[in-house]
Amino acid sequence: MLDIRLFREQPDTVREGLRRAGADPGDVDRVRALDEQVRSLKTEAEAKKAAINQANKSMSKASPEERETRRAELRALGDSIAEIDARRTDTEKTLQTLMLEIPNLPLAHVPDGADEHENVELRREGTIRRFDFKPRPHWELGEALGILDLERGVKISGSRFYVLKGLGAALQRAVITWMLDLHIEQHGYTEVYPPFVVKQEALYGTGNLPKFGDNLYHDVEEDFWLVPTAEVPVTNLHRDELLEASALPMKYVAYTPCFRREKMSAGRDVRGIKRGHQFDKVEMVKLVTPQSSDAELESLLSDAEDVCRGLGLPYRVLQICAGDLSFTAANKYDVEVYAPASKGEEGEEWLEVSSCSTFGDFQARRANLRYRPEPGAKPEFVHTLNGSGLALPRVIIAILENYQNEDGSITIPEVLRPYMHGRDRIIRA
RNA sequence: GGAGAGGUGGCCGAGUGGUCGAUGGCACCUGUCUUGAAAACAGGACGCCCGCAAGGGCGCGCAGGUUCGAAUCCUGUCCUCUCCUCCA
Repeated sequence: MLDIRLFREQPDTVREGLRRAGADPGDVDRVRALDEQVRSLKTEAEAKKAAINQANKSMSKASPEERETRRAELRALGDSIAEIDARRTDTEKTLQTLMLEIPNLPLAHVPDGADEHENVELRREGTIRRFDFKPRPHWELGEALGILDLERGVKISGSRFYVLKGLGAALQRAVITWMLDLHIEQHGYTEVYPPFVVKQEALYGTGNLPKFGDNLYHDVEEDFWLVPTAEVPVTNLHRDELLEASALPMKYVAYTPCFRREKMSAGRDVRGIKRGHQFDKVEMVKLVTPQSSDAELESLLSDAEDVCRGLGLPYRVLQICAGDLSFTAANKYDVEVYAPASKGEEGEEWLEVSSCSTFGDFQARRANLRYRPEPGAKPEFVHTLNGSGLALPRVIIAILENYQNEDGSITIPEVLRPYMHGRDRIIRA
């Protein structure tokens, strides 16, 4: 959520930001009008409350007869306050609903652009392998090796579900553990094992609700929601807390499965394991001071890149343009790995394996995540950031396709071998 | 699932209808003392909203209700703890 003060004090800045983000700048005037109403109703009611409080003080010392005579008068005053408050509450609700659906503003240095076509490629790293045979897509490799079973996934759970078997399952587990260890030992993150279902407050905190509920799985009976990403439970760890400055930055890393309905993506990426309703991800989350958040985003990105480097996967980094930023992000980089065959006959593809974002105080305001800059100082909102490090299925795709051999076997990247009992290849069982 | 107890400020914990935003402790800030620190002593300091300020309003899990007046009484709800039951 944006700071209402920005709407009051710098409406043009907000309008411009919303326009760049592809949102409706007209909301600025709607917000301002509602805010005006709320404040004037509040002032009106508060003047009356001050009067009634004053009167009530003398009532406690008044004689019974005096109380009796003043009772009706005070009650009338009370009733008129209640009426004003009711109107204010209504208006506030409307304002709140509107505010919750207004996206974050892009940081000033985020480039203009309407959609993903205008994202800016910042760099490429790693060498793209030249094959002396035609590389095969991961679903062919996986099925042939007996490590991926798409059909049976569909049988037991429906479309967009799959089964990893044998060394396929082991490979994914190895990647998860290696990535966690890398972030814990090399990058200074603290591992967290969070719940995989959350209450709706948590989803409001991170900005998934109220706007994006239709991408979430929801158990109505218990009002439980399956997490779409570890970002949700981990960012909410300190919701409604007032942190000491010395506790910042907080850096967490968590492995969780992620559950998404993907209603909006029907028909996209239907082959293989690129886009499923359930996928695994290692996620990094940071809570930092406002002063450090730009630098923390850079180091977050570098932590994600280290995973690609370690695995020997060619990758590129994109600066996301203002119009392609997600609802909550103020700035965002995507990391995409190269996969030579994941488009099937169409060939190669860059697969998004990480989004590294800063949210400024947008999530912190929703989640009431504050810190005290100095002992005795006023509390302020922290800044939150997160980035995938990385998303599993696409890493698996990239490993299978980039490390495939002509005979259909897969060479296991060196860093993973200690996590797979020293094995260096996946061959048909 | 059954029975009971409880949710109060950054943390702990008093407070059962009016002078209570709330006693006390810890932590925090300032000062005295000290070479410095600690200790001791004195003072300060809750959060949010409106306001240039003076000042005002709101906040005792949450939502309603009773009352001139609610942390305190009533209803609902969520959560925590203890015991029982069950279980990996």
